[in-house]
Amino acid sequence: MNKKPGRPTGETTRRQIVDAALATLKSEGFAGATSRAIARAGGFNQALIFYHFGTLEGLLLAALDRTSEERLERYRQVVGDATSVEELLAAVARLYGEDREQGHVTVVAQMVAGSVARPELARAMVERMEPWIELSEAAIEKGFGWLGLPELVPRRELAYAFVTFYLGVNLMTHLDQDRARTDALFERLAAIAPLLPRPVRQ
Amino acid sequence: MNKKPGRPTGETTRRQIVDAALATLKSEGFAGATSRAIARAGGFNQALIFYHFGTLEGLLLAALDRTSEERLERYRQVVGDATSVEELLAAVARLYGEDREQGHVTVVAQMVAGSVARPELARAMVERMEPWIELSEAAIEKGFGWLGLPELVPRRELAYAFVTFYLGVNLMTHLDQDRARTDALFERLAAIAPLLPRPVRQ
Amino acid sequence: MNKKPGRPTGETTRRQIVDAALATLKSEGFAGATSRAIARAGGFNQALIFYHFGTLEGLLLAALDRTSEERLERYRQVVGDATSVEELLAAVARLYGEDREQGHVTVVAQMVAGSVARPELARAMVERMEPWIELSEAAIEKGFGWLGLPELVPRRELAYAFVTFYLGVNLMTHLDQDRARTDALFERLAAIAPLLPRPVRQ
Amino acid sequence: MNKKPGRPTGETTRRQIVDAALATLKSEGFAGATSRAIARAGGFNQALIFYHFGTLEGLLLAALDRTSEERLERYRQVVGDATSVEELLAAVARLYGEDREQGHVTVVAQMVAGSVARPELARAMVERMEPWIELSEAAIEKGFGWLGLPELVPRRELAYAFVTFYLGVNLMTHLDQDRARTDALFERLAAIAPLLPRPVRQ
DNA sequence: TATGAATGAGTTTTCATTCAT
DNA sequence: GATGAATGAAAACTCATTCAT
Repeated sequence: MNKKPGRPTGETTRRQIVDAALATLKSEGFAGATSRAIARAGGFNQALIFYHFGTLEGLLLAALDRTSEERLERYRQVVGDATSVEELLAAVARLYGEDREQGHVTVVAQMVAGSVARPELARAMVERMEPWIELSEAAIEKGFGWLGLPELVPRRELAYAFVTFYLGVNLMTHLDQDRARTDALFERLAAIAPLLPRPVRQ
Repeated sequence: MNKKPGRPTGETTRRQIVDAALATLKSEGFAGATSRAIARAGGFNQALIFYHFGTLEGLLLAALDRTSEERLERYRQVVGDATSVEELLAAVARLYGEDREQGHVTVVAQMVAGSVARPELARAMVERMEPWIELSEAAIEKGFGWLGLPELVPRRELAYAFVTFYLGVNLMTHLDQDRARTDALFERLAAIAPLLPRPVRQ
Repeated sequence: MNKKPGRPTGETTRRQIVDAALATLKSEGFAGATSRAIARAGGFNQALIFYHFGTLEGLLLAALDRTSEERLERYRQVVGDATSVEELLAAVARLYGEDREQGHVTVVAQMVAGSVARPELARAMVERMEPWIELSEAAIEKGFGWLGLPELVPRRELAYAFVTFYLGVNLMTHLDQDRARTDALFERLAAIAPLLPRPVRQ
Repeated sequence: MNKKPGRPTGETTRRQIVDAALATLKSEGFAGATSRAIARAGGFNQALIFYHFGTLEGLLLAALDRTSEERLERYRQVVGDATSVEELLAAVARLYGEDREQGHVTVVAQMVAGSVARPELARAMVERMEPWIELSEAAIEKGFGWLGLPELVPRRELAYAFVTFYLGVNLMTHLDQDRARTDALFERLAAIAPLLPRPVRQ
């Protein structure tokens, strides 16, 4: 399973460090994810972070990558498997629930918040959004096909809008104590499906 | 109209400090808006910030309030004056352009980003969103009235979604170097208007 | 009643300031008795302190003087009125209880603590101890006379020792949570009296 | 005898920091023993204090502990070795002279003064007094045994009184410029010994 | 590969005091 | 007499990062 067997050991250590970074990001937020805090959480030496990842930002991005890749894989499967708009929207709502429970939403929100003032991080973050935009585009294409709708708005643009909205929801989830309001947003997504216009089949 | 004669002097200073805070928030971001940086920007003593606003957060919120109230006033007028969906959407797109040019978008994005790790700030921020949600609701009500659409989704919920989206756009604007993509989002808003279904008048 | 009618008004203000200083010294301690805290407690402007007392230390000493003079007067009366060793010691124990209840002990302890690192304050404090040493000396003279004891130790020295001990008790009262231990010290004073050797009268 | 081989390096640094803290406490007093002043005195980086001791208070207590443990050891030996009241009192007077010369008295006085306004420090200080109270009790027991005196006052209480008095002397030593007066207090202790009543031996 | 130690620059906030009005 | 505003200096503490071993 170790794809790159060439790498010496230390792969285990790297994993531990990434684990600790994720845990700290979830519990303390971006501002609290200091090298010291992460090292404490993982029970290793601060300096290890810099030895393995060069920079604190480097580690944080690696951590985001891990959680992000896992989630992306899941979303891809679901989008691929869906056979109707209802199914697709219900699945996405379900997946978002998972994102939240697993803390993925927190990690994304915190990283986004931390990136706003750090141009380099920001660039790295946007790169990482690209596959999500593409996935959204694919989903939209599928959905529009089922519904037989004309492309009033470029699909790429719609996909970008969707990711932007996802980002807004993420942030809101962390600002607003009233969880019910943000919860409602994705739940509504599923509820809307049956109301959509259908192609007339003869 | 707004001068409170009770507070003779000091009010000028307060304004200067708020100005400096806004400028710093725009140029250095939340993380860079330290008391020292703001004092340097405004050419006054660091301690003045605490004398007048008690806390750095206090000042930052006061700064947000100033820019926010100005903008809210503008939006209210425009929503109030609009007489058709086309007009309304076009106006909103225009206003967002103003938000961007004046740096209001930056201030909001930076404050939101900074709030994610600070529960107290977060609470204050959410409170400040309330009037925007209400304004959105009013606008939606107007628009739906014109279009003669049934209320498939509770208007309050839709309003919340819209503010959430606005927030996402704000953040994106600061992450994505490719300004064209975020610009497109609001421009599309105006372009969509003519495509909307109309009530059939006989 | 205004002994020095020559002084303009402002005497009232001075009194208020001293009151506030005493209250703050009692509730916040020396370190907490900042000009701001005192002004807040008394509901007046910080600058008034400097206008009337020149220096924060100046005010604090004035405050100590007020409480100290009141107490000294009380002690003098009691020592003067006592007609036996039992009476004298019992009275002193009682007075110390008053000192504690009224917060005089706190004021003294806090001022002493604050003086240790401030040579000027220290000098002023020692000057203010002089009348207490003299009073102790007078009391000792009376007591030794009643008991008919020879002067094994110079009375002045004994008086100084007694004031030193009083100071130690004051400090201890503020360090040790276990109030019972410091309470016992003065109570024991009264209990000892009957055990003292008496002159043989023929 | 004292080297703990478990902590190889860093122990040296810790010692240097404690040395600098003691020196600063002696020369500048508690209020002047700021992290900056201590670092300057020791020629090391301010941050080292926090790296090794977590807190400035932590360092100050460690410094007190060092000087205190040394002195306690000395006092214990002397009390243990004494074979008569004269010897004991003379020895104690001598030890106090050492305390003064070595600056131990200063350190104690400054720490006590600084503790009065800091409840946590105060608690820590009182804990550290306990062994001294116990030592006093042991000495009193020995002395009363030699003199054949009945226990008119509980020995524990007397011991507490003695430590309280020691504390008063410490403070006085730092307030009163007239060193002769405080010096006299302990010297008198030795002078008194021969005057004490003796058990009648037949 | 790993670590304990070290550091320079930085943070927010508080303080006594002054000054113009 | 009184006050709001202003200030320079200083406080404790934290951070990302480096380095010798």
